[in-house]
Amino acid sequence: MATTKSDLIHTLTSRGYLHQCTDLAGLDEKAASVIVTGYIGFDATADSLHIGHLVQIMMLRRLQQAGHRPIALMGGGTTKIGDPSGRDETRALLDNAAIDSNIAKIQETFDRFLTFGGTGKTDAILANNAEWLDKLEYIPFLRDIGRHFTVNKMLTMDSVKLRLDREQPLTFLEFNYMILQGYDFVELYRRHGCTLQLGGSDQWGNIVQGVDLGRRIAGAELFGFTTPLIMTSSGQKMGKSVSGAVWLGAHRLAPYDYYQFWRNTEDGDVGRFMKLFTDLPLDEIARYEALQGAEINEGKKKLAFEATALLHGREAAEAAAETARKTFEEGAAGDALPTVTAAATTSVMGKLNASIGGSPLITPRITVFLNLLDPLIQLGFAASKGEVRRHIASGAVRIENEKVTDENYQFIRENAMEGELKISMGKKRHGIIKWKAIK
RNA sequence: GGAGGGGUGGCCGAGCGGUCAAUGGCACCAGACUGUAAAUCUGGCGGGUUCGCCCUACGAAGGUUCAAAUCCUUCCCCCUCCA
Repeated sequence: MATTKSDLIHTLTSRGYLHQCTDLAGLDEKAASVIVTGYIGFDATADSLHIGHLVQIMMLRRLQQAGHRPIALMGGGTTKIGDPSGRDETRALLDNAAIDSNIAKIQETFDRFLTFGGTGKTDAILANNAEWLDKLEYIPFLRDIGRHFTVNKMLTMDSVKLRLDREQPLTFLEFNYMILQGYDFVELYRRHGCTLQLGGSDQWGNIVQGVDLGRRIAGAELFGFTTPLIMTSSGQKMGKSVSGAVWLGAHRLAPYDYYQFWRNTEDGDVGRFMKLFTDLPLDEIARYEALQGAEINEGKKKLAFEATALLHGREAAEAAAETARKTFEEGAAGDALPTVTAAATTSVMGKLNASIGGSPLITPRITVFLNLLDPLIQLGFAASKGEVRRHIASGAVRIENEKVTDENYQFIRENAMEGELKISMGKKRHGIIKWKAIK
């Protein structure tokens, strides 16, 4: 649309969140005049959300920033059933306690992006569909809700059609997902006056079903809005850091690693990601987008800092940025690097002394690893000793920036007595070994 | 219920008695080049190792054989067609 009436739609469209909307002009109109309550559903299968959820979380944030009310809906009910899509085996179903504890953890992430509170008109709400799904009775549900869905239409939904076309099995359980999700929307409309459902592009079919259902059984005018699937400019799905999956929970991924994930953004993605994942104003983003060649790294630092500050706070972001600067620009070691602490007993010292030809170089009770293999594994840089050996052979492992060529490298007094050593594997992964004496 | 096809490493997919820890592709990791980017090229990619080997693995359990992912038996699961 050429012009927008509401801040909400203006922001969402200008920052790149719009993929499809059931009635953009109508939603714009509404958002310009009243407080809109909108929701997004999240699974509760893990105790942390990940980078793939971030666009959705940011949309809830935009909603609130524009003076509306966001609802984060946890799928406490649907998680109990277990989403069978893309699974070969039935996975162990989570019990209530596990789901509740996951939800509690996940809420910590929402707290970073949204303002809860419960009293203000735009305070965010954390809802849980277990509240109503658990109580459903099959026959009444079929009569009240099921009759509004035709199998004919359900069969045309992409999620269903793709599976059928690929001759993949689709269980009746999965087939019911869109109905449950549609019902969630209606329930949120009834409870909280929620009239907008946001989601990823893969949710479009389910969202539209909810909009239809709301009109039929509640006479409500509901809106659906989806985001594009966020890919990197080289066509990859985003979501990998050197430490693995990009979790949002600090207990799963350290702020430093989160910062590094953003720091390694591809050139072509900096501006787009700034719009989506930071609060930086568009004109400032435009200045970063104009940078050429290696200068774009300034943009990446800004992006990494802002994104990390949103999730983990400015202090953690500053620490991460400083550690990254020390590590990559000075070749030193920053405080936020992952650390292993090792302890050695006198018997280990004896073994060590023997292994280096009996020279008693080590004072008792200094703490040592006998080799380099274990600390690298403990830091999560490698999964097995064999992998570390291969990496040493290929020259990827360094201690204090000195390449290690001997896979049987032994720590001895000269290189251990500092108490702290920087060890690196590859160019991206750096960590610290600390020695600690024990009795 | 009947007939056929199939279950192989993170995924796809070869192999169909020994030379198979298992071709190839994707993904992933590392090296080179760079800008902590992309692309490209090179190497690696079950675990342990005293580097001799030793474990574990081709849906599950038994069996045949000097030797099985490969043959036989039973079981489990998936797909297609027919009823």
